[in-house]
Amino acid sequence: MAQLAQSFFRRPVLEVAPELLGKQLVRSLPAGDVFRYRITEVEAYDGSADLACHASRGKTPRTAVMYEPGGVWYVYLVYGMYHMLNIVTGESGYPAAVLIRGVETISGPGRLTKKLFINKTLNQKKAIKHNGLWIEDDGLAVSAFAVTRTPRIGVAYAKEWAEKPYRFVWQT
DNA sequence: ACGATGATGAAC
DNA sequence: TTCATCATCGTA
Repeated sequence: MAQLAQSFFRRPVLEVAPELLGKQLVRSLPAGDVFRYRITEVEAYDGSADLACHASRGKTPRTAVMYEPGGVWYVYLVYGMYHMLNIVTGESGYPAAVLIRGVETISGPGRLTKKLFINKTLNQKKAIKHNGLWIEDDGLAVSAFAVTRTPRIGVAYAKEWAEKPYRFVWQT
Protein backbone atom coordinates (compact mmCIF):
# COMPACT_ATOMS: atom_id res chain seq x y z
CA MET A 1 0.00 0.00 0.00
CA ALA A 2 1.05 3.63 0.27
CA GLN A 3 4.07 3.75 2.51
CA LEU A 4 4.58 7.26 3.85
CA ALA A 5 7.59 8.87 2.17
CA GLN A 6 10.45 10.47 4.02
CA SER A 7 9.19 13.85 2.76
CA PHE A 8 5.97 13.37 4.77
CA PHE A 9 7.98 13.62 7.98
CA ARG A 10 10.21 16.53 6.91
CA ARG A 11 7.61 19.09 7.92
CA PRO A 12 6.81 20.92 11.18
CA VAL A 13 5.99 18.42 13.92
CA LEU A 14 2.68 20.10 14.74
CA GLU A 15 1.52 19.45 11.16
CA VAL A 16 2.76 15.88 11.03
CA ALA A 17 1.48 14.72 14.44
CA PRO A 18 -2.29 15.05 13.83
CA GLU A 19 -1.94 13.66 10.31
CA LEU A 20 -0.55 10.42 11.72
CA LEU A 21 -3.91 9.64 13.33
CA GLY A 22 -5.71 6.96 11.35
CA LYS A 23 -2.53 5.88 9.56
CA GLN A 24 -1.34 2.30 9.92
CA LEU A 25 1.74 1.41 11.90
CA VAL A 26 3.13 -1.71 10.26
CA ARG A 27 5.55 -4.14 11.85
CA SER A 28 7.06 -7.10 10.07
CA LEU A 29 9.16 -9.65 11.90
CA PRO A 30 11.95 -11.85 10.51
CA ALA A 31 9.69 -14.89 10.93
CA GLY A 32 7.32 -13.34 8.41
CA ASP A 33 4.52 -12.10 10.65
CA VAL A 34 3.08 -8.71 9.74
CA PHE A 35 1.10 -6.61 12.22
CA ARG A 36 -0.97 -3.56 11.30
CA TYR A 37 -2.32 -1.14 13.86
CA ARG A 38 -4.13 2.10 13.26
CA ILE A 39 -2.60 5.01 15.17
CA THR A 40 -5.02 6.59 17.65
CA GLU A 41 -2.90 8.77 19.93
CA VAL A 42 0.26 10.86 19.42
CA GLU A 43 2.21 13.66 21.08
CA ALA A 44 4.41 16.34 19.49
CA TYR A 45 7.79 17.36 20.90
CA ASP A 46 8.87 20.55 19.24
CA GLY A 47 12.45 21.76 19.26
CA SER A 48 15.03 22.71 21.88
CA ALA A 49 12.83 25.48 23.28
CA ASP A 50 10.20 22.90 24.30
CA LEU A 51 11.11 22.00 27.88
CA ALA A 52 9.33 18.65 27.60
CA CYS A 53 11.44 17.70 24.58
CA HIS A 54 14.55 15.66 25.33
CA ALA A 55 16.54 17.99 23.08
CA SER A 56 15.78 20.94 25.36
CA ARG A 57 19.13 20.21 26.99
CA GLY A 58 20.91 20.26 23.68
CA LYS A 59 22.50 17.63 21.51
CA THR A 60 23.67 14.58 23.46
CA PRO A 61 24.37 10.99 22.40
CA ARG A 62 20.74 10.13 23.07
CA THR A 63 19.10 13.15 21.45
CA ALA A 64 21.35 13.39 18.37
CA VAL A 65 18.86 11.36 16.35
CA MET A 66 16.21 14.06 16.82
CA TYR A 67 18.40 16.47 14.82
CA GLU A 68 18.36 14.24 11.77
CA PRO A 69 16.00 14.91 8.87
CA GLY A 70 12.49 13.59 9.55
CA GLY A 71 11.65 9.99 8.81
CA VAL A 72 13.82 8.02 11.24
CA TRP A 73 12.79 6.28 14.46
CA TYR A 74 13.78 7.53 17.90
CA VAL A 75 13.50 4.71 20.44
CA TYR A 76 14.60 5.04 24.05
CA LEU A 77 14.02 3.40 27.43
CA VAL A 78 12.00 5.09 30.20
CA TYR A 79 11.69 4.10 33.83
CA GLY A 80 14.22 1.33 33.21
CA MET A 81 11.50 -0.79 31.69
CA TYR A 82 9.59 0.50 28.72
CA HIS A 83 10.64 1.54 25.25
CA MET A 84 9.05 4.63 23.73
CA LEU A 85 8.53 4.83 19.97
CA ASN A 86 8.93 8.22 18.28
CA ILE A 87 9.23 9.28 14.65
CA VAL A 88 11.63 12.15 14.02
CA THR A 89 10.15 15.06 12.08
CA GLY A 90 11.22 18.33 10.49
CA GLU A 91 14.30 19.56 8.67
CA SER A 92 17.84 18.47 9.45
CA GLY A 93 19.19 20.31 12.51
CA TYR A 94 15.80 21.00 14.10
CA PRO A 95 15.13 18.50 16.94
CA ALA A 96 11.51 17.34 16.93
CA ALA A 97 9.60 14.08 17.05
CA VAL A 98 6.17 12.53 17.45
CA LEU A 99 5.64 10.04 20.26
CA ILE A 100 3.30 7.24 19.17
CA ARG A 101 1.29 6.82 22.34
CA GLY A 102 -1.40 4.43 21.29
CA VAL A 103 -2.87 2.40 18.46
CA GLU A 104 -6.19 0.67 18.02
CA THR A 105 -6.56 -2.20 20.54
CA ILE A 106 -3.37 -1.23 22.39
CA SER A 107 -3.32 1.79 24.69
CA GLY A 108 -0.13 3.03 26.29
CA PRO A 109 3.25 3.61 24.64
CA GLY A 110 5.03 0.99 26.77
CA ARG A 111 2.59 -1.78 26.01
CA LEU A 112 2.66 -0.91 22.33
CA THR A 113 6.43 -1.39 21.99
CA LYS A 114 6.36 -4.55 24.08
CA LYS A 115 3.68 -6.14 21.93
CA LEU A 116 5.38 -5.19 18.65
CA PHE A 117 8.89 -6.22 19.78
CA ILE A 118 10.22 -2.70 19.35
CA ASN A 119 13.52 -1.90 21.05
CA LYS A 120 16.60 0.25 20.57
CA THR A 121 17.87 -1.77 17.64
CA LEU A 122 15.39 0.32 15.61
CA ASN A 123 16.75 3.61 16.92
CA GLN A 124 18.00 5.87 14.10
CA LYS A 125 16.66 3.49 11.45
CA LYS A 126 14.52 4.92 8.66
CA ALA A 127 10.79 4.25 8.75
CA ILE A 128 10.77 2.07 5.66
CA LYS A 129 9.57 -1.46 4.95
CA HIS A 130 13.12 -2.73 4.64
CA ASN A 131 13.70 -2.02 8.34
CA GLY A 132 10.59 -3.91 9.47
CA LEU A 133 8.75 -0.91 10.87
CA TRP A 134 7.01 1.73 8.80
CA ILE A 135 3.76 3.69 8.39
CA GLU A 136 1.17 3.37 5.64
CA ASP A 137 -1.70 5.52 4.43
CA ASP A 138 -4.59 3.36 3.26
CA GLY A 139 -6.76 6.33 2.40
CA LEU A 140 -8.91 6.46 5.52
CA ALA A 141 -10.00 10.03 6.25
CA VAL A 142 -10.03 11.16 9.87
CA SER A 143 -12.52 13.90 10.63
CA ALA A 144 -11.09 16.88 12.49
CA PHE A 145 -14.20 16.71 14.68
CA ALA A 146 -13.10 13.29 15.94
CA VAL A 147 -9.74 14.59 17.17
CA THR A 148 -9.21 15.99 20.65
CA ARG A 149 -6.20 18.04 21.72
CA THR A 150 -4.97 17.89 25.32
CA PRO A 151 -1.76 18.60 27.23
CA ARG A 152 0.92 15.90 27.04
CA ILE A 153 1.15 13.11 29.62
CA GLY A 154 3.90 12.86 32.22
CA VAL A 155 5.61 16.17 31.52
CA ALA A 156 4.52 18.24 34.52
CA TYR A 157 8.13 19.36 35.03
CA ALA A 158 8.09 21.32 31.75
CA LYS A 159 6.62 24.53 33.23
CA GLU A 160 4.53 26.48 30.71
CA TRP A 161 5.29 23.84 28.05
CA ALA A 162 3.47 21.23 30.14
CA GLU A 163 0.17 22.93 29.34
CA LYS A 164 0.53 23.17 25.59
CA PRO A 165 -2.08 21.04 23.77
CA TYR A 166 0.42 18.89 21.89
CA ARG A 167 -1.35 15.57 22.47
CA PHE A 168 -3.76 14.43 19.76
CA VAL A 169 -6.33 11.72 20.44
CA TRP A 170 -8.58 10.21 17.81
CA GLN A 171 -11.97 9.01 19.08
CA THR A 172 -12.79 6.02 16.93
C1' DA B 1 -0.77 4.75 45.98
C1' DC B 2 3.49 2.93 44.87
C1' DG B 3 7.52 0.16 43.57
C1' DA B 4 10.17 -1.95 39.73
C1' DT B 5 14.42 -1.01 37.15
C1' DG B 6 18.30 1.05 34.22
C1' DA B 7 19.82 4.66 31.10
C1' DT B 8 20.83 9.43 30.99
C1' DG B 9 22.90 13.80 31.99
C1' DA B 10 24.74 16.95 35.33
C1' DA B 11 27.39 17.75 39.27
C1' DC B 12 31.21 16.79 42.04
C1' DT C 1 31.90 8.30 40.19
C1' DT C 2 27.74 9.33 42.26
C1' DC C 3 23.07 11.01 42.22
C1' DA C 4 18.43 12.55 40.98
C1' DT C 5 15.34 12.15 37.41
C1' DC C 6 12.43 10.05 34.36
C1' DA C 7 7.44 11.00 27.47
C1' DT C 8 5.16 3.95 32.32
C1' DC C 9 2.56 0.07 34.02
C1' DG C 10 0.85 -3.56 37.00
C1' DT C 11 -0.42 -4.63 41.45
C1' DA C 12 -2.58 -2.94 45.70
